[in-house]
Amino acid sequence: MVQIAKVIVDVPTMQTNNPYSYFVPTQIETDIQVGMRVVVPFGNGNRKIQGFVVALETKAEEKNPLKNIESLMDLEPVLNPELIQLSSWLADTTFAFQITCLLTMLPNVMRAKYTKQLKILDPEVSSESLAKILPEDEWKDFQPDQLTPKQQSELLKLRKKNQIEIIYKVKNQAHSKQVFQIKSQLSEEEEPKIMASLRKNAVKMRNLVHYLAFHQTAIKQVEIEKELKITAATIKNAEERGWLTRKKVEQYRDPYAMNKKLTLPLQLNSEQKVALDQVTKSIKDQQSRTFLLEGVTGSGKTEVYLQTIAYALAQNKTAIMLVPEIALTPQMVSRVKGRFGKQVAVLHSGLSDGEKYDEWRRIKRHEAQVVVGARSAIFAPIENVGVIIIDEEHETSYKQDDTPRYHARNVAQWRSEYHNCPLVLGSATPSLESRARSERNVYQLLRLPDRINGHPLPKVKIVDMREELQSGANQNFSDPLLAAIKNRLNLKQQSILMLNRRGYSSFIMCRDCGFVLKCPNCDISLTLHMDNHRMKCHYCGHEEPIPKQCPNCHSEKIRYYGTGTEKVEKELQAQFPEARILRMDVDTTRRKGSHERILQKFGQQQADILLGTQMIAKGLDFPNVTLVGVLNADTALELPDFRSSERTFQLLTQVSGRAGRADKLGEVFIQTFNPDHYAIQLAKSQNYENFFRKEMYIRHQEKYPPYYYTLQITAAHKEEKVAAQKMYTVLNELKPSLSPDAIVLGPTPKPIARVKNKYYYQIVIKYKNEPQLHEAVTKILQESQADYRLGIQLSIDSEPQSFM
DNA sequence: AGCACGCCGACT
DNA sequence: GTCGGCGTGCTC
Repeated sequence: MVQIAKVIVDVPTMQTNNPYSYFVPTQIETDIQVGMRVVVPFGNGNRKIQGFVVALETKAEEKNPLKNIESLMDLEPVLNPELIQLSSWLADTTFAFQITCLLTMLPNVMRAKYTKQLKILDPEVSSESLAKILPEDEWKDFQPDQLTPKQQSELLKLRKKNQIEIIYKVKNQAHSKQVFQIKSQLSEEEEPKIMASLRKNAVKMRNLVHYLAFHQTAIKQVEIEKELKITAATIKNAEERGWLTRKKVEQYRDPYAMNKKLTLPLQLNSEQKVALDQVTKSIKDQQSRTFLLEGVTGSGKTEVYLQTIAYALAQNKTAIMLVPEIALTPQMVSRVKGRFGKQVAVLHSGLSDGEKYDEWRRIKRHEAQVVVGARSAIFAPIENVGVIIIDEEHETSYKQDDTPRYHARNVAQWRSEYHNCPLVLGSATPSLESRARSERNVYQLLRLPDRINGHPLPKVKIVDMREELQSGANQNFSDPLLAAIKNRLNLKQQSILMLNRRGYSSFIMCRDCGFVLKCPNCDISLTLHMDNHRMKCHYCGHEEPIPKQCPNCHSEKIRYYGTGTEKVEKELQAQFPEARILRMDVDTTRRKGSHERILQKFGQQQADILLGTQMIAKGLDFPNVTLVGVLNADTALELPDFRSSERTFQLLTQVSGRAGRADKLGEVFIQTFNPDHYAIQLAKSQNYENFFRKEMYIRHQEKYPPYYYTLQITAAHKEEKVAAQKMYTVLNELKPSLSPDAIVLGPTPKPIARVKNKYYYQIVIKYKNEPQLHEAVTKILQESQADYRLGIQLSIDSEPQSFM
């Protein structure tokens, strides 16, 4: 009998994207388990690499000459069967390698580090150029990428002549934090005798002995050092005399150490109750249903989540709750921890690798039953899931934009089916995809139409910037907005001002009539290309020169539109020299924790005005804020993206919800050059349902999601010609597999055609039902592996969040 | 990724 | 004639 392990090796290529078989040597036969990491020899040189055991089988004999597994890297599996299964599904649906999927599901420390070492075999060996690298006797680390090409080839030559040996080492990065724990070996009776033997002035030791005599329970060394104000030397001394013992214990790095009292569930209103009942029934009946919880800002969605989780816990089940990265603030975390205390594990990008690893292990060891985290927390190794919740489900950050390009919502759906548990998608402004599914009863719609405190939604005023500019006002601030800010300053109330600046805003707009240059074929705004001074459509490739005057009103004030937070801050300060302004954007929040610091400062009313980009729109709740101003609502609106109206509506609705959350009535000013645009008009009335109908109609007309699926294929190369050619070949290969109903856009260059000296070309396929597409694309990906060597990178994105 | 094999140009 | 360039195939 032989035991064979199927191993996914850590070589991210298409050709190695399947399990490799290895013999399990007898020494590890009883220890090896599916889901463990192993070190295996791979390739001609038998270099050592990391792999994941995805299956084990026992056979009578094996004809193929297999290699042996070198060693185990884990004492227990790091992957359970569910996650292994999930990884192959993920690899298949996102067109990624399975190894890449496995590594994304696990904490970073599971990724092996490889080191190379060399040793001299022939003492006669001599080399001038390598003198510094060659070791004297033992193995010595070296890094090939730090050697000159000459040295590299010389090294290889020496190895061929068997004068040196090179080995590869797999280093495990997963280390738990170890601390010393001490335990008293003294009894109360012994104390006087020992005290007598100590000098009078040995104060520290006397304190320690006294403590030990009366405290028999084990305690961490750092804690006792702090308590008795003693040093490690004293403890070591006591250990040598046998008064205490020390041992190393594992300690979790607890990033959110909290010892608050637990909060109690709040009283629910009738709609909340209905929603809660529906979901809990599904938990009880073990149904994998998806609910869409559509609730206006302030309608108490979070309380429904918390009570849903409480129900799952009461059923001895666990829960996952996803929150967008930027909303995962300490306030948010403490709200959940306040209800469930130590049962909560938090996973998000702000944690160090070690902290993430510890939280991950707490989940794996069933010490945490509730996982709260950003996108990747959907892969938490939690078992027996009772409910999965995705808050702000419309957020684009739930889609990962590099491989594996997964959407957390889809992974959640998969896991909900696996665990037969409900999935709750919550939002004030659901994505059109989700809302459309609830229309067809694929998802069950639950509504929370009222704010829990009964307060009306803030009054939204739209300011027509075309008029404002005509009356010669300031570029960024209209008179009504300035007056409102002044008023709040006098009243000592706070204001939030949002500058909507999504990346670069390279479109052209007329400052007199608000006209934006659009593509004649696609009804999408054209993008300004400064490299060749032309306007381009990124959907169909249409091109035209930059207009000198507005085609609509013939004004010459048609120009590039865009502005920065820093400039606005200066202007604002000049207008209100006495105002205390806080600026929050990528520049001021780059450093870790600065995000929280700014918000905290604002929350403590150390500033009058918070000026920032989109990041201030999410989930903040400051009771003293009664004014919200959106300086330029159009920037997002006119991006060349079919979702731009949806994004604008969502953003404006969300930011409006920031005003007047407590007992003071809020006011919102939206400055725009397109006051009549439906996304802005409907955001004014906060009418999601009307927006949904209108936008669905447009998507239907334009053949975009949710009526059509989309798939984006991109080629990148340092020469524009090569990237373009590749896309044409791909398209030709794909065509036979496509039905006549499929719509292909492109190939076209990407909006920023050159990034890091590489040119990007893409095609977008819009389709409804293409049974052969998946297979055809997989095949293209496999064949393109050969091109990878030539520097052509092909990437495939199913349901891209943006075509840019 | 990394190593071997194999087929063409400039050297002893 | 050979050393070495890197295009191509393969890794249990």
